[in-house]
Amino acid sequence: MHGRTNLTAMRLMDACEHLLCEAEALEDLTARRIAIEAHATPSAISYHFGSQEELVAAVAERVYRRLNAERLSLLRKAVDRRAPEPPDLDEVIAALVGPSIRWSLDPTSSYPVLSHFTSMAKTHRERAPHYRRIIDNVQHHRAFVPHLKRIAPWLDDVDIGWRLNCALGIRSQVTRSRSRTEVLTNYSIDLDDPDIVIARMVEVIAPMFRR
Amino acid sequence: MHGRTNLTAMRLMDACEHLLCEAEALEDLTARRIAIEAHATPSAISYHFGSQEELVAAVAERVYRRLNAERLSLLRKAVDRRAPEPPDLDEVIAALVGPSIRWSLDPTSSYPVLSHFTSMAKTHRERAPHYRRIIDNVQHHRAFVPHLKRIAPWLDDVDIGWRLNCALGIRSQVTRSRSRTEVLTNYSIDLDDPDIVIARMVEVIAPMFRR
DNA sequence: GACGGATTTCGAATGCCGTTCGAAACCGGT
DNA sequence: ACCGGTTTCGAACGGCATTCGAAATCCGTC
Repeated sequence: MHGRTNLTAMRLMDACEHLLCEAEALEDLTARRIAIEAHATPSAISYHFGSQEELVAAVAERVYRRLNAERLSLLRKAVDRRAPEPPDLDEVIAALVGPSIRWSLDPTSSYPVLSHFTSMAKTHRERAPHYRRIIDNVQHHRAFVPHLKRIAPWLDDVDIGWRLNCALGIRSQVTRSRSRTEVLTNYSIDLDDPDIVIARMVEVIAPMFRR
Repeated sequence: MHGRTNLTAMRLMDACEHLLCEAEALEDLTARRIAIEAHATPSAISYHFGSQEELVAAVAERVYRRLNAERLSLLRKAVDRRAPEPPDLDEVIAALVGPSIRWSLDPTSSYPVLSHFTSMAKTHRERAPHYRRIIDNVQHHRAFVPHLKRIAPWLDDVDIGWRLNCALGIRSQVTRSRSRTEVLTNYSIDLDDPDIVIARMVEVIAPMFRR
């Protein structure tokens, strides 16, 4: 009964993820192509997931979980290194934005799934529950708040949340609007080197948390 | 011969702009609907613009021109007010991000056209020339560089461009990922008041340009 | 080992979509 | 009134996601 623990449901998710990674644009992803790659038929998508949208959402959620696990692992590492003192600000920021940057530059990662997913959410009605559930899930971002508060105790929760949100915006701009970033920086920054990009981002975000 | 100065070409652009503003999602925009609203037929779109994509691009370009004119006018005002001294940093930042913020909050503005356009560019192959022409056009952003350089002479052009790009990322996050911004700030900031939002953004962006 | 109900797969059909194309209509100058 | 160029139209095309009833498969029970 519409189970997604089914074998072909799994194969559909894998095929969808793979196709999204290869796809240059979202329009390259069609139910027929997914079906072929999964050795199934298009109707299997509707049967197991309800719609193609929901399949993509399920795949995106899976990828998000991997990315967030990496983020939180880096955060924990940063905290443990200095405990019981507050963690190093630069390291916390790198934990927040680093995984996204690295994934977006790693051709073997599933990062394209996430960017295609957000653009799909905008193309279709964003309010749909299976979108909101994923987009509004900011647990993994909230985890950064208490530690940033220890670093900048003069900021309240709203200030911290606002700055966190701004940092994520900078991250998105760099990972998703690459050509604009290139032009504005005169092609003088090596945007393929994650360490350089992360250092540049820290350089800009850290001052938000200083007096 | 495929002219876009034609009367029905104009009516198609107006219809497309209007529909994009009303549209909750990009999928609500169809060639047939545009045609009906413009008292024409779908084939008129192909005839005058080549494709629906190119019609949307033409409309977006028109809206961008209006937005950028407003930006540059504010910049000029900021420069003139202090000349020959360097302009006020906060005022320059407000000129950069203010119009986007105000438009995005003004229900009578055509801001939805721009967000729908960028999401369309992501859905289809972004490299297409009629996208790149608009997306990579950063003339109006470059105009900010020399004035920011006078304010922060210790930064070189690349540093300034990078910070400009980051500021635009923050702007996009606030205007386009509203629900995330709401959640992260605990619904404690009145995101409907442009002055409050702009002040919050200045508060975060200005430190990037200070020592 | 065969049966029978639930689950899964399949393939044809449906109704949208953007676009194409040839014919009709329209236009301004002769 | 005619005519060449321009514009409009409507029917058709291929592709899309999805629906649905029929086939097939699976599995606990007899």
